[in-house]
Amino acid sequence: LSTYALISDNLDIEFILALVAIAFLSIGLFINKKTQKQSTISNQQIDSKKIKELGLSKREYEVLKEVALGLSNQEIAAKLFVSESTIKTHVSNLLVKLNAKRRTQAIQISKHLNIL
Amino acid sequence: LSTYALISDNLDIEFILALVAIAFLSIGLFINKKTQKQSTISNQQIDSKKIKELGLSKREYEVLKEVALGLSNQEIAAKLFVSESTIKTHVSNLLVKLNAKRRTQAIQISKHLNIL
DNA sequence: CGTTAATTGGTACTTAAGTATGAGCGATAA
DNA sequence: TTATCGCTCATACTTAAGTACCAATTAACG
Repeated sequence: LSTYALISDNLDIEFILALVAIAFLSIGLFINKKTQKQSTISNQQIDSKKIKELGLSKREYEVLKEVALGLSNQEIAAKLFVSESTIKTHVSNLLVKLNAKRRTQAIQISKHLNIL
Repeated sequence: LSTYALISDNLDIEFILALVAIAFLSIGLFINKKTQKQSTISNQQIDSKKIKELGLSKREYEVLKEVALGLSNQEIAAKLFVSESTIKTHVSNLLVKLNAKRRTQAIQISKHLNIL
């Protein structure tokens, strides 16, 4: 671009400068928007590694998600087509693995660990 | 800056252009970072209007926050220096005002309403 | 000054949550 | 093939949560 400005003398230097300014301003905005989206995604992405680390089974994790939605054991049982006993077992195992005393604490811990 | 470039002929035009480019690139990055922070804050900011709308009292909201942290009624009572009866009353009123059946559901609803 | 709302607390009760234990069954890896 | 794991379900129990009343106190409001 600068070379082009040197050969065509009738082109105003200030115009070139303005063009360059606008161009790089846009590049700056663009780059930042990219990184912003990336950081937003990574903040909300679930940490599947940590789920395996904790030893949470597929079913247990499924129950955990329903618990976090505020459902009762009975409601979860109906939703997953199993008995309430089964849900109680899953929840109980969940609490041990998450080192939580209550389901509300399990929710808090899970969100802190980015697995929800 | 462009005027300065015109009077001092020994200064390279490409150098000026590079300077302008870097300057506006920085400005672009800076502007975006500002707006990024603003949007992040507004996304996580609690909606105090909605709290009043729901008729949640100061104490009830305080209890709600502790519930969301996963504490039991007994633990909340100890933390706020009141009896467990009092916490039960507050929680019960909370559930009605939030239209929730359980404390876990109250947490979910509250987060959805951006009051937590 | 009376009214209202918020906070506190109690009793008595029902329901949900959570624990402990045992057991059956299917898949799968050693 | 047997041992392990995940999922299922049950019983029996304890504890926590939640509901329904009632009531005392205090601060704010008109």
